[in-house]
Amino acid sequence: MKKTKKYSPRHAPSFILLFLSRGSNYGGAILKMMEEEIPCFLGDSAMVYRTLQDLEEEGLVVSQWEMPDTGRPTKNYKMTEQGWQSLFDAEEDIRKRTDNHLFFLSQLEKVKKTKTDNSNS
Amino acid sequence: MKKTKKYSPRHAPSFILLFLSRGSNYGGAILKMMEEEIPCFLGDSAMVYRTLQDLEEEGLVVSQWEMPDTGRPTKNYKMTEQGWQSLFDAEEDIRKRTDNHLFFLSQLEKVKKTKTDNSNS
DNA sequence: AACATATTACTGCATATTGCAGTAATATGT
DNA sequence: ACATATTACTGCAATATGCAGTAATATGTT
Repeated sequence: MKKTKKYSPRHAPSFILLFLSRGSNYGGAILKMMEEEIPCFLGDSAMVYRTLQDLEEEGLVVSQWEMPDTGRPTKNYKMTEQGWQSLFDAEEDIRKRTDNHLFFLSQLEKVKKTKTDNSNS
Repeated sequence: MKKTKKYSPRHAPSFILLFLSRGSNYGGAILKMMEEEIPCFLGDSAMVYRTLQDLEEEGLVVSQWEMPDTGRPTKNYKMTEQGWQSLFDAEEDIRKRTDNHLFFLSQLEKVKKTKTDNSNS
């Protein structure tokens, strides 16, 4: 029952790492950035907190509790060198998927054109 | 235990519908087209056959066994009007995800630039 | 002080997805 | 007669995640 990593994740870890690459931060702040900046954010706080835990288990981030002067304690996460490597490695994967999506969209345009010309099967 | 459809699929159904939109076809042929044309095809025959079954359950395609003069019988699938609608509806979803990916890639470029300038946290 | 609300972090569960490894039946080739 | 190819399908475990919570500690209001 360990890190077999057979399945392609739906990019949650890569996106978390991306926002963490701006500097150490805690779950709630990362969630807020994602909601505000990602064009169409999918996911919720459970995803963020759980992914941060997973990333720490894998050694891509480390955490440390901070006691701010005001407000609740926050669990701050910081990327490790492995985390940086993982973020850079993610680029190829995201590029491939982008290519797949762009292929889909371009093919769909063709389909729509021929569909309007004649009603086929 | 029914069609609650809460989760966003990883696009397998949309891609199957895209290739089926070229005309009725059977699983093996669709698999071959996907392997040959999709820039980075993920998935396998199990995914194709299973997705075709799911699509039929949902009424997006209908099937009919064909007995060719040569070779094994094939189960040919044909898109329904609902299937066409679903294919066109998928465009918005794929576009959103493409936007998310392009956001990731553009942000990553910025990160890479500032990372090489100074070694930050 | 008492109470409600907000913030931060986390958990439980059902459902969905899919990679891998098989099974089964029927051509086809040698 | 036998191996191989083609076509369709199934079983299972690992993964992913949306929703709906819990818990603890600030902060604000009356």
